[in-house]
Amino acid sequence: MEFKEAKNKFVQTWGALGSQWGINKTMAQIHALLMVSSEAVSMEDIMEELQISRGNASMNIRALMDWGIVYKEYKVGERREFFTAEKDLDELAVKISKERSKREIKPALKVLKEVSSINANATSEEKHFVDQTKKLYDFVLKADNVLDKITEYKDNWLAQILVKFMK
Amino acid sequence: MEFKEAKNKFVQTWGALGSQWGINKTMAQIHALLMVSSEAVSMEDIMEELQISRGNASMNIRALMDWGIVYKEYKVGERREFFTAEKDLDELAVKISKERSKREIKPALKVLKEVSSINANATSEEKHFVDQTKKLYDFVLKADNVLDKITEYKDNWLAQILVKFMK
DNA sequence: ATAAACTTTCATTTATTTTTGAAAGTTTAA
DNA sequence: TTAAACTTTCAAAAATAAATGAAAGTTTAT
Repeated sequence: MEFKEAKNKFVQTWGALGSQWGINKTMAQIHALLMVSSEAVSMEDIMEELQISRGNASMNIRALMDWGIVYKEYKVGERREFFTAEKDLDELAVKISKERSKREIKPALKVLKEVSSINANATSEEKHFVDQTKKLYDFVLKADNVLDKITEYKDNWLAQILVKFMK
Repeated sequence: MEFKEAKNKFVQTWGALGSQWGINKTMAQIHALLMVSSEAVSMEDIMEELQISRGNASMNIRALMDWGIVYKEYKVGERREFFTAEKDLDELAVKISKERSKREIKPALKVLKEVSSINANATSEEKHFVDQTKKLYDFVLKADNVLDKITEYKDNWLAQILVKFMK
């Protein structure tokens, strides 16, 4: 397989993955393209490489910047804007996770808290509902913090040594 | 808020969450409904509660069973089938994570390995591509195993005590 | 064997999401 | 200030995904 083919395959695959994870295909493809480009890329080039319209490119680049995983760059003597992606993968994971937490998990937690606080006066049906949604609340809350925990743990060399030692 | 309203709100919220995470809305709603039902529920009742067609119900229940998070149940003297959801949340998380890994992560890893193995003969552009996709491969591979690691860690009381102690 | 009770399938319809592209907006150089 | 070079917006179109429902399939009781 030669370079161009490999690059294309990577972009397509990353795009498909993105669309299964709630990020739209083009957005993920642009991100993929930028991640493997050593140089910053212009909008024109993105349109050309992905065969997409100006509007589509513009909107999805904007979205990526809102997520904080793509940056604008200026070149001297160039009027156009260029774009680069966050290439540090730990940083990328943290940003994506924070953003999804904010947009999706936090609102869901709010609802879970609400519905688990109803007055379960009588039936076992209602008791079960309250019980189960409370458990869900705790679980989602914990899961939501998992990435922070992992980051902490990664920086904690003593914990790492101890856990390795025990295995 | 009274029970019926709370239940409905929960089902809607869980459904929306599902659709942001690559699971379709109805599938997530059925799962939500079953999770908070103390009794097994018939297809007829699912159709009624969610206001969906027979075909839709059938196909999504089937999908949930394929994921291993919904089970069929039979009642004596009843010809109809009833359904229940996996209610243990750790178990649920493990099953979902395994299934998504199998369906999405593993194929992506395969491609990442492929494209990072091209002969980067010359340009710095090609070198950067190979370098970045290799990093991605390692990263995704590690991330893919995170849940297993957490499960291990949860069962390891000594690790837990030690890490708590250090904080 | 038959028919009632139930479930599954899948071509078609409906709903949702994404993309387009032309017009409006912005910035910069002269 | 003007106009060229560029970016953003958004209504409409296209593409994609999900839902319907009637027909086909299956199971069970008699």
